[in-house]
Amino acid sequence: MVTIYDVAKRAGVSPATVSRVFGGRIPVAADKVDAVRRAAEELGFVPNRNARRLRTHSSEIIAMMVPDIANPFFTVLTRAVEDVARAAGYSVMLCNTDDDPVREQEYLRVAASEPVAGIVMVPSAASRLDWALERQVPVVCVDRHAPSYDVDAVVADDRHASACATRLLYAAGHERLACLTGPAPVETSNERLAGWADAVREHTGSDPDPELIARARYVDTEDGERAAYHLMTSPRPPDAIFAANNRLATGTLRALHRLSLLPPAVGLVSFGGPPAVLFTPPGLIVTHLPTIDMGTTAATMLLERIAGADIPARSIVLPITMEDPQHHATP
Amino acid sequence: MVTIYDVAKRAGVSPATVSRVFGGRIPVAADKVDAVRRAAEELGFVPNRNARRLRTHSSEIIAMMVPDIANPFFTVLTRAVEDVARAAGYSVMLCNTDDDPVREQEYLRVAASEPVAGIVMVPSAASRLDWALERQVPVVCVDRHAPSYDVDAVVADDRHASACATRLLYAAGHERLACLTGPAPVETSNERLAGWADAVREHTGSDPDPELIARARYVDTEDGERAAYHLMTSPRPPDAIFAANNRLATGTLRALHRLSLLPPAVGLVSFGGPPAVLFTPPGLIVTHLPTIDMGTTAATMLLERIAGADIPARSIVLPITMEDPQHHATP
DNA sequence: TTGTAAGCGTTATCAG
DNA sequence: CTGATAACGCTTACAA
Repeated sequence: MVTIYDVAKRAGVSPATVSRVFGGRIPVAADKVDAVRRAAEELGFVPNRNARRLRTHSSEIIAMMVPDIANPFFTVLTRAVEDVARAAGYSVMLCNTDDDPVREQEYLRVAASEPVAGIVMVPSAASRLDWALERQVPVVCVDRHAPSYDVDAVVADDRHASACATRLLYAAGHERLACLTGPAPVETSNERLAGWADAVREHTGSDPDPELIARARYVDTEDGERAAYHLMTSPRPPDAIFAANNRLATGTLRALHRLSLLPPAVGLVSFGGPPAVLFTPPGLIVTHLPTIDMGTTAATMLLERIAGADIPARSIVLPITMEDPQHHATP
Repeated sequence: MVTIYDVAKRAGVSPATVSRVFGGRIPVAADKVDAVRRAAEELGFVPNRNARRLRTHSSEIIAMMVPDIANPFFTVLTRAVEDVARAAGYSVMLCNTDDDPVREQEYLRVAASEPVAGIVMVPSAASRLDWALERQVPVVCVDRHAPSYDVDAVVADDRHASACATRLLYAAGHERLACLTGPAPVETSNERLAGWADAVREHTGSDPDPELIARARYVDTEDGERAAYHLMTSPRPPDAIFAANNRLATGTLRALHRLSLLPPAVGLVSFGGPPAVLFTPPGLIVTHLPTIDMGTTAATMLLERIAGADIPARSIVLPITMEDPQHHATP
């Protein structure tokens, strides 16, 4: 392995000077800079990051902890974080937690032991951040809040947007609205359900009928399809469904297709992106999550923390945009 | 920061003993192991990986270099690699190259400077691996071969499977087959095109009509839709289309839908997974890439190399499975 | 089995 | 501006 000593010898300077040339902070005479660069080039020298990190107690690694990188939402989020990180000279360590607290804890331990410069994480209700926080490792949460920890968070305006989208269903003339949301432990599932319920209460003057609330896994469309089919074949079926993510909406469309009941006969909200279908049924209401924006915002906030920003924890709420196929304008 | 010295003092042993307890290789008396573990627990000690790596010249980081993590195929591949890596105690560093040789080079440099234990990469035609190979960093290529480098590779049987799928189109009675494939610089685009051409030659006895070959970007469905529409509205349109990936197939279905020409009226192969559509049109032929298998195989091969396996470079070709909706059996 | 001590490659300190 | 030199936290001969 080529070290600064080899480069120093070849360039006729001291190792310290080589270090300064690559560090960039301390000024070095131009001719020596040239000599060092040339020598390094000839020898194929690359600074050893481990030695540097050991010495400086710094690191250019950011841990990205997500439930499942195979989920497109987290994938785009990760991509956005990686873009910002790379531009700032950081590398991203990928940590798939599967929403498993044990795995998350293992990764937090790796992060502490690395140690990483900071952590961007999508927490679960059971997340325990103590390990990281005790060690002063900056953490920024995205998409969900970390329960009972006072850390930065970047989330979308789920509840408000859900209520808006639901109102559009009423505006389109639907009266009996169902909500198909995700698992109870996931924050966004509940926020979206709450927003739907807000709009229902606002319109009907009373609490929503519990029979019109269904839950299914966020990840696969089959579970959503089953739940939607069940809703639509119940004794008093809804005339519109609020689907809390686009996979649930895809499943719902499959179920509706089986029943020959596609929109606009039945109202449908696809929350967070269009469903994966051949054509967009008329009347379909789609909201768009600011996924990339969430990722870049979180990464930027983390970089600020890493740079030493000593300010109180912030919670950023990003707006969700909406396509209303009827009015072509969004509230 | 808590070091082995702190733990040693508290446990009443030497730093070396603490190191040995955490290293696990050298035997230590049971009572001292206990004492060390307790002390470490109480102090919240985590071994510093940078110091360890500096000393041992080893690293538990694997670089995963992919064109675009936002592409579901690479996402699943990455997920598979991460699973194998984590099980073996390795972390994954995510490197998005966008198929940009400059970015790739930057990342190779980071990988050398880290230094990482090994690299799993999806190379492009322009990939230059010299940096890594000179430094003896093990590299395994997935999905595509690295041009003119003698390194391990795990690829799918694209050409053969493409020919098989194309034969199914002929078997279904179609006669004039078009091929909608990806960009020319991408190896799989050309392999799939070649397989399609093999089957066409085999059936017609002559080279395929160049007018029946179209290229579109792999990533978005719009480009494929445009190309498919163009093919179908040409003077002598095909009666079947071989779409070289599922996004192209999705775009093709959109185009066919606009023309009211869905399968089985027009034959269609969706290569590498089902298209994202509401229902599966009858007669659609779908092939399935062994994505997860490719990822786990590549990661496993890399771990072998890291462990020191000194064997010639291997090229593993994984089979692609096929659903034939008509025969329900696959060649 | 255990302890001592010498590095691993870099950066920071402190004279010059 | 530059050069010697001492850490950074850990592993590993070598000795005991």
